[in-house]
Amino acid sequence: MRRQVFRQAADGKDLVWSGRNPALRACSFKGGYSNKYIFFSISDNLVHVTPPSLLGLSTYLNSHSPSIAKPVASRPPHFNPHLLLAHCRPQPYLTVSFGLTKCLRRCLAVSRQFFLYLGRFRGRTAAEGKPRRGMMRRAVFSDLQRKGLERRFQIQKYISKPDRKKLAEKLGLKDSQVKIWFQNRRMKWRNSKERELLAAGGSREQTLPNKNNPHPDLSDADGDKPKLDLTDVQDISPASSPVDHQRADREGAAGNAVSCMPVGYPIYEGMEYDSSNDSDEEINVT
DNA sequence: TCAGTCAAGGGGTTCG
DNA sequence: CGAACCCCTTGACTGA
Repeated sequence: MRRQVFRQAADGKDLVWSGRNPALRACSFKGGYSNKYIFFSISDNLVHVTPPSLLGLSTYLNSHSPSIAKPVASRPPHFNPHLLLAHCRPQPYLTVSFGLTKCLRRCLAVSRQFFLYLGRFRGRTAAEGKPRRGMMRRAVFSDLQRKGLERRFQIQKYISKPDRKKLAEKLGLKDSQVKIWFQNRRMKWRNSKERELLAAGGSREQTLPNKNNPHPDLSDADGDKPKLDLTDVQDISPASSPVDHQRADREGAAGNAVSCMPVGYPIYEGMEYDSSNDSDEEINVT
């Protein structure tokens, strides 16, 4: 469980430092950095990253401040630390000196993705609350999240509850988002399958599970193979039908052969993480 | 600008 | 009764 390092001020908008480091607390900026976290606020959106994995950001936001920021698609500029700082304006209280510590350098090593997150996590503050109908914010999942979801879908058209929870945690999504994604993905898949089956003289019902056929042919045609490169996403458990998935629900996570990466471990291609490099160096803040 | 995509909303149904 | 499903719709976002 991650400790909460920010709290919301009484006005419901501001985010203030509430960490234990008095040196950091005394500063007039709204951010900090330790051997475990880098965090600060940008345009009222709390940014919290557990280096070297950026999954901490969305996990933290979802678990602690779900109303503060939602993913908003945008086209972030190519990563540049100076652009990053420029992006923080008008936030004069936040100035981070780059190129300092091993930990921060490692942060920056993954900052291309980080900046992508910055670009996506703009928008609503807690004060705005739940979006009203007509103001719906549609999340745009990252390529990595889609890869993870898509790869699992190629194996399992129906995901069990424990698997869903694990996948959601690993991808930094909410459990319900994974559930809805699979729901929507099955519809998309069924619609494409329907066209194939109709062309071959079959019917859509062949893709739906029922009492007579609890295991419908869920195999994919060649044209339904994933178009994304999924080689960098791990963790696949055996395929299951809805019947299997309900049994898995009853049996819980035990016996599930999913191999989970440790929380916070990087899953980006080509990235390496050496925990021995962690330190308690303080960020240079002016 | 506009058609297509897709996450999410919501109604209805099934099941344990 | 709650959870999960299917199906249709909505509307934010994207790319041509």
